[in-house]
Amino acid sequence: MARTRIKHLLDGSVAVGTDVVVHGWVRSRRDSKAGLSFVQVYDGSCFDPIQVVAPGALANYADEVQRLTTGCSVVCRGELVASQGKGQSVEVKATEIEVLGWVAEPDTYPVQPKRHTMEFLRENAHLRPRTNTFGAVARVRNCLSQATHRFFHERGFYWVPTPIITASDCEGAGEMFRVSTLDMVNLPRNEAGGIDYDKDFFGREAFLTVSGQLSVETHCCALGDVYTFGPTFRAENSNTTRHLSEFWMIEPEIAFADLNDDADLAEDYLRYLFQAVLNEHGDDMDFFDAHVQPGVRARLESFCESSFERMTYTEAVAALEKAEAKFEFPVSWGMDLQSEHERWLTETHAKRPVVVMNYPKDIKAFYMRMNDDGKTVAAMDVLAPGIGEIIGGSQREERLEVLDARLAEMGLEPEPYWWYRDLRKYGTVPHAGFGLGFERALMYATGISNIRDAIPFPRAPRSADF
RNA sequence: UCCUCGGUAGCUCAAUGGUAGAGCAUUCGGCUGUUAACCGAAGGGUUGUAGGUUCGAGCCCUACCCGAGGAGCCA
Repeated sequence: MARTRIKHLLDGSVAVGTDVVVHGWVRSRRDSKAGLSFVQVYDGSCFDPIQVVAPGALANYADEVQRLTTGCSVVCRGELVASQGKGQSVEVKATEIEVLGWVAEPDTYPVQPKRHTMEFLRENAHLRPRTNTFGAVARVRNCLSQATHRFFHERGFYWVPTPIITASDCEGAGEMFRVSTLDMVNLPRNEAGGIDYDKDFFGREAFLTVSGQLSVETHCCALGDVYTFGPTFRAENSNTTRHLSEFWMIEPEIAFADLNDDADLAEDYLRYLFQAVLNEHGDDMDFFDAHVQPGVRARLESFCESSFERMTYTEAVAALEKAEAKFEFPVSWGMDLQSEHERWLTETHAKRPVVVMNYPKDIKAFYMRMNDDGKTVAAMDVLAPGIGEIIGGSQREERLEVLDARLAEMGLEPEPYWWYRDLRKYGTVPHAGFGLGFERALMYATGISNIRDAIPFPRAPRSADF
């Protein structure tokens, strides 16, 4: 008989009275004096386990069923029946329970039917998907991935895989991990005494990408609306709850568009993402709301209903200067906004997501489009309550002479950017885009407070286990 | 990288410088279909590592390792 997913047993799509086979793992077992046991079995298909009632008459009742502990894998055959007890409407009355895998040394099995600290589970990354919390995070993560592709597909965007290994040294978004096959204890030298990268695998220096943006612009300027969705790497020594060395980023790029179009897209996209979670994972959201971050469901719902507050950087600075709140870092026009300022803007001032636009040119990247005032560029950050910056984007500088002036102003050589400049040289168009940190979106959706718990195998400074 | 706090049983935590304990988990026994069941008993420890002070260190001192929160950088 075919395997039945527990999700379908619980959602009413399997009729009471049907013979079913449940494959899964034991969450807990409770014995009754009446000579029967209640085994909670989960299979990952949904948040809730199903209760399997094991009568004492089962052939292996005493020597196997009564020895089941958390984590054992089982195949349960029986009939789906209405439950006699409270707490569940249906249960499986077992006619056979086959044990596929015992838990060796159950007294030291790390996953117990109790609350664990996130730090402990992080050190058991191979077992943590078995817990309620990480099972739910994994399901919601998948939902956000699927919703991302669906959103862009429905709007006619093309998914462009930009390279993970890049020989381009002009991405400029942060410290990079080197990719090399050179023997580190016996490096080849060139005539000047430096390392001879001509002998390296690619015949030149290579790194892991810090952003797919510059690459994806090539396709934007040919296909119109495109996006990347893939892993990104930063070798920065950041030890925070919001940074990873390896994380996933979504970077849409839209042609014939300006900064307002970009902000509109960011708003539509985020709302689509979180609405998908609310629609598809109500059970997991119930859990997050009850045990991870009270109020997270209401936060998502209001996010989906309210529009974003939009303000210019200049207006944001003015609001901060008038604020009664005490800031560690004083505010003045021209400085970059600190975490405390961003938090105040979105949590205290607007009480909803905020898009801050048109930052001073001196604190932003060379490729952002110069505004007519000559002082600001068409950049935007989306700030979300409780999480801070979730999106950073800009309209790109499409005028070659302005781009070249900006490169020179920032002391950058134009030569490495030859192909990027070509996009402006041949049929240039206004275009814009943004980057969304996928794990940060997942944190916002679930209420998970440390980004290392929003990715199955976190990489961070001095931390690459599993 | 900087600041602050922490590391004791499988897990979560106690323990005036003086005999290392509890709850959960595990094992065993009990309990009228139980809901993170309940009641009773048992096993379980090189107190992060290395030094030092002391009659005596989980506790005090030094160095290091690991973890958490915050800051910077950013997504």
